[in-house]
Amino acid sequence: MRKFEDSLPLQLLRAREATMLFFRPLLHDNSLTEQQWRILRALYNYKELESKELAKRCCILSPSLTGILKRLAQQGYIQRRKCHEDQRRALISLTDKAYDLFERLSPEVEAAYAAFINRYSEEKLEELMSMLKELSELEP
Amino acid sequence: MRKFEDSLPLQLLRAREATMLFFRPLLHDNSLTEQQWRILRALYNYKELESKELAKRCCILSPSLTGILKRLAQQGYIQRRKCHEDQRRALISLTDKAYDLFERLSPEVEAAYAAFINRYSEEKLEELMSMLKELSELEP
DNA sequence: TAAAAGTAATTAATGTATTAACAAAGATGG
DNA sequence: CCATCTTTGTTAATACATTAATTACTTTTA
Repeated sequence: MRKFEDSLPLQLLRAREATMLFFRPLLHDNSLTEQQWRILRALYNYKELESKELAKRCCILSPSLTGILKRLAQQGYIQRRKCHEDQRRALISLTDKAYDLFERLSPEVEAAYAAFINRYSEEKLEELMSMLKELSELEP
Repeated sequence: MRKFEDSLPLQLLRAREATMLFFRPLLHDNSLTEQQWRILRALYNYKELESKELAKRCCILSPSLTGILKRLAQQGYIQRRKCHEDQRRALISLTDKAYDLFERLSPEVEAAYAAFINRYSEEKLEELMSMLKELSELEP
């Protein structure tokens, strides 16, 4: 059995934790969880997504997403409409309030990203992102 | 604002999900969660750890660890003793039952790891691990 | 040495993850 | 057409994540 620290899942987790140290305070100061921010980002990029697609893009399972969307809706950040062609599907989009929040926060998030790159390295980041992308497309 | 998919935290998450697809079924078949397995691995490697050290190594916050250890103890997989020098500290270790489980499972886990490497690449894995290790030591 | 400050671990409250089971709308084959 | 199967989304139950607050014990400091 390989040594404890030589586990890829563990190192991915640690790397993510180290990265999130740059962003977590910012999200916390604005009463947003990581998942909520992921969803805001996804919806800002894609305007409108159906629940299943949103879940896959954000790496959130459907049952989790149900609850997260319910809370986001209560706070007035998202709206949903039923798809006419297929009554099962729900189409999710951001409210104006969410757009405002997003555009207020994104400069700060970008600044944190810049601080991260300054501390790490633009080249290493590109290299790492490319390796991660390839890995994430792997199937058992 | 950078494109949604160009977020490092997201790519780290996706990469981890893709990796866990190789291991999750195995753990699930043995009624173990990821966190429980991480703790078993850590304790197998280090024989005995105090709670705080265990939490840091496993990337688990103390309040979460409290619950996880309680359940592991109920199932008879761990034992704890108080530190004599400092009565606040708890020293955790595996029971014989846990050692048996671990030694029964570890060949299968290693086989899954081999399948992963076969599907990915030994060299890429080494490269990636090295980059992740550097990243995880980064501080804001 | 008694009070203050600090640390390890837990509890509490809320939010998310995971699996299984389920309801409802749609696709499919007889 | 209708029974069946599939898919989307939800609910339920349990486990874990996160922050704040507490408890019990140590160390510092006045």
